[in-house]
Amino acid sequence: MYVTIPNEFTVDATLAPLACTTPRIAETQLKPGAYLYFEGDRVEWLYQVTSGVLRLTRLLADGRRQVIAFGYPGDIVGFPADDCHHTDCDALTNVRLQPFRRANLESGDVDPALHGALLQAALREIGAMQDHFMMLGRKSATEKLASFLCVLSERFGEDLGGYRQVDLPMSRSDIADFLGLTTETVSRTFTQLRKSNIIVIDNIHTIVIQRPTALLGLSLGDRD
Amino acid sequence: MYVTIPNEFTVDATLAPLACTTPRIAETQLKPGAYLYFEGDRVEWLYQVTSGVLRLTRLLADGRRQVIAFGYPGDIVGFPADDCHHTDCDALTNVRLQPFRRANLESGDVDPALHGALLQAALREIGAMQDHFMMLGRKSATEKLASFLCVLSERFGEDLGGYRQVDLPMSRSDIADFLGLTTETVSRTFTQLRKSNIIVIDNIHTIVIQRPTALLGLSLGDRD
DNA sequence: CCAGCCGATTGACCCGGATCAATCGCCACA
DNA sequence: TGTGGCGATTGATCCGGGTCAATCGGCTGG
Repeated sequence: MYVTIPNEFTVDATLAPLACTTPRIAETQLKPGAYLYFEGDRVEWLYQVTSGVLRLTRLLADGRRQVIAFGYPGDIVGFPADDCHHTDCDALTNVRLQPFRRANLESGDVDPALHGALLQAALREIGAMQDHFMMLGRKSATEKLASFLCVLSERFGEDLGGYRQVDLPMSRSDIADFLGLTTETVSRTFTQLRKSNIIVIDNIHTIVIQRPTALLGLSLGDRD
Repeated sequence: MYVTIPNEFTVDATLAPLACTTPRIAETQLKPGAYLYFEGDRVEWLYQVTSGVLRLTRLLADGRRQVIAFGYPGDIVGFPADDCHHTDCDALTNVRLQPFRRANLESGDVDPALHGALLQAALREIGAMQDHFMMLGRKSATEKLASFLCVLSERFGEDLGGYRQVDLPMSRSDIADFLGLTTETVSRTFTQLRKSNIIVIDNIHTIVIQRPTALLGLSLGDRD
């Protein structure tokens, strides 16, 4: 899950279970905090998230961290580069995963439909990451957080009598490390959105978007 | 071409012409400033850069720009997402390109070797972009520019009696938009590296790295 | 050879977000 | 029911890098 200008194309495409003629391997389960793989592990499997949320991170020697992506239902995680995982991956919530053999990505011999679906997922990933570059490189703190909330709302928000309720299973520092900010800045920006009556912070892990248009405006760089 | 912690894995793999049993299509040529494709164009071809340097950019409505990547010899550009190009792409120098039909990425029926090579290139792209996130989100101006110069030196620098000479075909503002900085900051950081006797600025488009170890240290976040 | 132009450099100043530090608030556990 | 711990919030201050503005300098066209 990458954040970008909210975009109708990226929404539905990833949600469906992958087409698949080979028998499915049994789902894997993960408890909160459990790791799916570590940076440097050899890639044997790819996974489609069935339910729950994953966190993909990279660490610098001095401890600085970047959250590369969140893995939401429908997302595929575990694409190999040079045979290895390039991020750590752990669970933020209870997570159910549909595993696919890596071979299905690398060759269409066994299951052409699955091969195609995995490939398309990889290509969408590239496109989404390009958008995220713009976010990290060129957007202000407010724009970043507004974009983040817009995308979450669009993809996974629940309707609540006209307003959208959005669940935030990750911590403030996860959000910060995803957006290239500090926890303090994320917290202050939440407060600022709340004081502008754009969102209500129901509890730490749940917000309600009261003025979606205003939020969308902020995500696109309108002056507050 | 993405910038990251200089990394032996990413170096050689991309340089070789792709394995290919189908007859090659004639090379395309591009003059400086000429566009290869625009954002939104349908993807019909992928291209491997044979010589010269490409620039991939994305634009925000208000004019903010992000240089997504530079396309150096060996790099593959033009991966589709949802059928469309997600960046503009133009030439910084004279460029020669080897085109491949998009179908070769999407199916291995015609040429399995080429299919595999394009797929591996796409996966390497994902890995490299993940590294670049760390750069955009978490590194200082000095670290960013030092990393950039290290990678260019490693991949395309020429030996010059012990020192490495690096060609910079792009403008300062291209570098800035790639690293998420302003031209002024890029310029100042160059000056600072020059005054520390780490690099010599031979001319605007050519630098010589005099103290590669110091530069590497800066790229990794050592205190200056 | 000169004038104009545009990208690069440099300087002065400012500001957004980082840093450092002090609560707050919620939950787990005794 | 109290207590310790940890993530979140808030406040005060600082600073890296942005912004605005003034040259500089190399290239181009007359």
